Amino acid sequence: MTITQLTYVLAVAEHRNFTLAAEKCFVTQPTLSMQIQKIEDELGILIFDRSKKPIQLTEIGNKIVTQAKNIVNESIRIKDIVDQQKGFIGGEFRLGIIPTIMPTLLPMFLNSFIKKYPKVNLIIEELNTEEILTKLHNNHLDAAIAATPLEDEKIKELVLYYEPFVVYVPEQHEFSSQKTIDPNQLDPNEILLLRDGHCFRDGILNLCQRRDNIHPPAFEIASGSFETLIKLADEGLGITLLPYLHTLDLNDKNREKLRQFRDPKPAREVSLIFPKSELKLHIIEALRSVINGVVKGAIAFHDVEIISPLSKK
Amino acid sequence: MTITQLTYVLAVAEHRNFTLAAEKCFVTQPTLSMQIQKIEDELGILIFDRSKKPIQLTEIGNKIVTQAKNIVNESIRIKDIVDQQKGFIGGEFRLGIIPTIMPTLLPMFLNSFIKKYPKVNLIIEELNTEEILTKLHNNHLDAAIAATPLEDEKIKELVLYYEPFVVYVPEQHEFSSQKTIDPNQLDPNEILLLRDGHCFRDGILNLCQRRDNIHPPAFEIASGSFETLIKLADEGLGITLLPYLHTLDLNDKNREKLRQFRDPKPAREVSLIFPKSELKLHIIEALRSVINGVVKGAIAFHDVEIISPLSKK
DNA sequence: AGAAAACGATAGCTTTTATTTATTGAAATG
DNA sequence: CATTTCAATAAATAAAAGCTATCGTTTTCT
Repeated sequence: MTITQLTYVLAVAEHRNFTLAAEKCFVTQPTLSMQIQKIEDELGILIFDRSKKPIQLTEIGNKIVTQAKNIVNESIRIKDIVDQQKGFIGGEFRLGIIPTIMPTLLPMFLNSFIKKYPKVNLIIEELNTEEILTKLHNNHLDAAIAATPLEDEKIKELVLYYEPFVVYVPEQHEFSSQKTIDPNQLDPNEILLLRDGHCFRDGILNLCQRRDNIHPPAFEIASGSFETLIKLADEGLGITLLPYLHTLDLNDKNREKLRQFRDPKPAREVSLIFPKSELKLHIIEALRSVINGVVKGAIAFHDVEIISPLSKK
Repeated sequence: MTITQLTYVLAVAEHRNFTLAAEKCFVTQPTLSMQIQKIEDELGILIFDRSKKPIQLTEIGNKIVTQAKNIVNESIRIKDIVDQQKGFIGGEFRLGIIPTIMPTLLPMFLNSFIKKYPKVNLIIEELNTEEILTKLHNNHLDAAIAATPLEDEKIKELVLYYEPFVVYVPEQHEFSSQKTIDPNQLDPNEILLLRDGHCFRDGILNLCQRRDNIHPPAFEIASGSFETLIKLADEGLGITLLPYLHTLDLNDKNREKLRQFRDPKPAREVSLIFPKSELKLHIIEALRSVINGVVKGAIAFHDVEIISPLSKK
């Protein structure tokens, strides 16, 4: 039994297809087939049920895959241990970021980071929270930036900052005359929301549903971008909530329409998250320190109330 | 990097000698040397400091060895998972037993066990508690039978039975007239003890030291066997304490000299212990069930007070 | 139903890697 | 200073992992 064989097993388990798995492993299909057969022979069992299409794991195959993941991950970690000892910060690093954080945070730290750590090959992907968790679990991401807490057993969270919600109120709206707004004043039926799948949307729903047990509004205009929501609000279709960093980009006219919540402001907690296995911890630590550096000046709210990003269905 | 290379690294780390390590791995010394060099090259570091005699681990080498142990253990475990799935109970199984349990318990279960599980190749070693813990930690034992609780983070304990201490009182002694004895009556200075290193000795010292802060007696006659202690007691040199199972072997005349403690009797807790990694759990479970079967009739004390086997130095 | 495509297994061959025996060289021992 | 110990090196061999080409099913698409 070799580590190579185990990685082949994992590839087939993932793609349910020998040919595709072979490609991903950069070997030919016969090579992979034979190595899989070999480990099956050695163990005296079948890992895959080839009679089904697509290929299925056998019962014992499932257990072996779980264990194989362990072994392969731990062996990758040896290289990380060496890198860390050498003080080497480099190599491929795959980072996921949720859409509502991506456009504001990424430009703030990306430049500093790649300058400071030129040997790290950052691969950034915009993904929603659900996709991020899946990809962290199966090791397709090394870390991610998302709203927390996520209550996931296998994920570690390193809080980066707290980002308050800010209300965007068009001129004609009743709130326009208020300096600050109490979350309890919010009417969920008039809030313009991002489309389903965004945790920022879920956060706002959580914030509203606290008031009493109101269900999500009957009619919805849901968009994928805050820009759209702002324009819709300007058209008198309701109000909307923005994460603080987004408000920094507004033009002066629109900025006048912003209203802060009264303290403690509802806010989302934004964290760097990664599997507890802590692979590439040194790069994660580097990322955290760079982000903390650029963010410290821009965003330093403390008297906040953290709103869960999880949908409470 | 291969699992084989990692096992070679572990062998050298353990024996601090390439030639010996090669032997233990059943390969020649050049083979092992070259594979070690290969993994060192691949990682770009030195695992061993060959300038020192005997060979030393480098700082990074130490970390790699820790991680390598993980990987090698987890990979051994794949075979165990398969065995367990197949319901196969067999293969090599190394069991340690402490000296004060060995002669009484082993004959009770060994026959049943090897009949019931003929495919298990039991390798039994008499070792004291300290040696057992070391060997469990570095995987030279699969499990052991010892007095517990041991308060060891990495060891799991499965209680087999509670074995009361019984007092052996020669005829001329004052206790001879009593039916039961209170532990507080014991005078540590007149108790004949096993020689240092036995946890049964430590248990008795713990029992006595509870009374008040008496230190171990100034003079000592310490033997390695209960038979000696009994004869010394008969010579009027003091009294001694025996574990219950040992009293079953006494002849009728000696048996009359036994006195039970009053309830709750002080007792030692005897457990099957093994690393939390739970390698070969199926065999451990088989052992437990066989031992429980034979012991249930012979020894069923419940109203006991467990005395720690650990020396409180 | 029949042709085409998809997909894994097999065969034969090549390359790479692991291991062996024999030898060397350096350090420790006596 | 000779001897022993012990790891490294060299050269040869055995084992394995890999490749190309092909076959045999099964699925999919006319």
